[in-house]
Amino acid sequence: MTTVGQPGGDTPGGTEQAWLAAYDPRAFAPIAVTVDVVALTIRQRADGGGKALHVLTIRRGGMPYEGFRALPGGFVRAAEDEDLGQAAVRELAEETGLSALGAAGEGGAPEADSAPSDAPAPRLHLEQLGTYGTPGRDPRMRVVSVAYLAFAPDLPEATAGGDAAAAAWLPVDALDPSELAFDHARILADGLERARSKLEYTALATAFAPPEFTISELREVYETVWGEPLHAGNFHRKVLSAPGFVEDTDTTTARGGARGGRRARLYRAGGASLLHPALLRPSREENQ
Amino acid sequence: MTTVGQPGGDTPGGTEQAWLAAYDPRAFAPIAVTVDVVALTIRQRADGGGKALHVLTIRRGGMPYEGFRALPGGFVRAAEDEDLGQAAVRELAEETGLSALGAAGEGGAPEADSAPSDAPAPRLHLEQLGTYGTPGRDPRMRVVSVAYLAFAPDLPEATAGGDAAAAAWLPVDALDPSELAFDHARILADGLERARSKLEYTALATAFAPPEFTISELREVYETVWGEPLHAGNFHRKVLSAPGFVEDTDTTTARGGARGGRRARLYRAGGASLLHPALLRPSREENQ
DNA sequence: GCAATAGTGTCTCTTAGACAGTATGAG
DNA sequence: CTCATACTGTCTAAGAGACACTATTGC
Repeated sequence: MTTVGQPGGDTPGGTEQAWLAAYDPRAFAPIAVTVDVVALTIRQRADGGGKALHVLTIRRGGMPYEGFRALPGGFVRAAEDEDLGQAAVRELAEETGLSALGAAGEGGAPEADSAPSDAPAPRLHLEQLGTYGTPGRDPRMRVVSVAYLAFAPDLPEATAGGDAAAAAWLPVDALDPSELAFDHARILADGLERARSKLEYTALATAFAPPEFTISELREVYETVWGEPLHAGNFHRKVLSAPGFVEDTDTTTARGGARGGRRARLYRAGGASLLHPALLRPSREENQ
Repeated sequence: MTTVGQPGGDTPGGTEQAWLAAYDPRAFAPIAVTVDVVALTIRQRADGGGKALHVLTIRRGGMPYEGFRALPGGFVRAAEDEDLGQAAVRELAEETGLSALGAAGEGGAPEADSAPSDAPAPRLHLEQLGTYGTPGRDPRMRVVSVAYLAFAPDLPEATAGGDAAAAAWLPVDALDPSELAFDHARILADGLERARSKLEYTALATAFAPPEFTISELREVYETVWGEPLHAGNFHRKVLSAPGFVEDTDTTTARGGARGGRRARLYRAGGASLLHPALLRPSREENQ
């Protein structure tokens, strides 16, 4: 500690005062850290209008934004040495009862993808989305919120372990952004864009599908997340041409479509996490 | 506040205790929030070995990790209503004296790209990289660190406004990861991978180049960041075929290469932020 | 002149997308 | 049989990469 003015680093460290403050954050950084989760799944619309991308929301029971919908989330439990990703899993479990899920892809960095190692099909994909800490985003105090993005296959009603009245899956296209508390509309929008983009170059679409699925079901995942129809024949060929995307089970569905049709072959998720070649979205007009 | 058990949301809100705690985080979440910056630039190696990708580091002057190198960073100043991105800019300015830079691309989400609006060439690109909050990453207390990634053109020596002895640009390939404090080796690795990946599908390579540059200089950026040589002819054609990537200035360099050669045409950054088609890295073998 | 650098032409292979055709099963 | 769904063949256009060639300049 000689001529150092602002060594910075992970702590203040510079002046003696700042150094001491580092040992007592209570006197230095009154910032709360929370975790919010954008949990996405594909399920039937409640009004029977076919399948749609749904996001898990809870209804707020207190001020501020009382009565608004919000993303599930809550404080990181620092006293229990809880990791950020663990906190996200816990919040999700409290709202949906989906515990005992092998959360894949958890890591400090948002881009860190899961290496499936040996588990054939991780049941839940979780990745860091981003951190939102604009002053004033919570009217009460300074809150920095680490947002996570979760991809889940169709789950039981979102109330098993949590509060039945508050939690609900809502179709993202029928959700009024102004209905969401805090800056959760922004977080949701970022999560949706990330999800849509990730389907292009990763095999994560399988995380929305049951353990065994047909190519048509996989296509439905893409169509639902991207919100546009895809050419069935070309999609089929492209999926099978990407090595490791899907793996043949040598079985077929028990019967064809409701109104006739051939039995479809069943596949499970393959070992690859990155798609090569990628499945790019159509309709990417001009940029800028 | 009727039957709600775990409304969650952005705050505890559930029980009365938790609700009250939300108003006094000092008693609830003793977590410090810091910002760390992975600042990258391309500059001449000190030993004369050509150009290389450099990262800005400081030398720690206090415990823990005294004498180690670390990424510039420090506490978010909650009392001053400082945004996370502002904190990153401030830390960078304190170490390098590069103030008055139009920081582009700042936002809550890491993927949010800058819309250059009307400024022709933003001088510094800044984006959120990810948040690192594993318990124990700082031996003294619970620290959650929001990491930012900055791309800068070749800057004056990294000491203008800060501490001359502590700050230094180091070539990333000559940096021993175990020389870095905390989990900064991991953060740096994530930042490098993000940078390499972003060159593929965005026009950010121009952020490493001077306001006017030749195609060869742009190619040198790619070669330096990716660490592999590119085919000059094909690169040339691909850059010019991506609309909005570069814009012709109708001028050329004053003279050709040192050992002869044609004068090169000068370009400036175009309006596009996303490249179409993308410039993919070679050597992406098999995945998984 | 020669060597070096900038830039273009052209060929082949792969992929995307359009479209049409075949295979199979439910009613 | 008819229609729906699964799957395959084929053609065209565009991009990637290899390679060769032309253009221009310093020495």
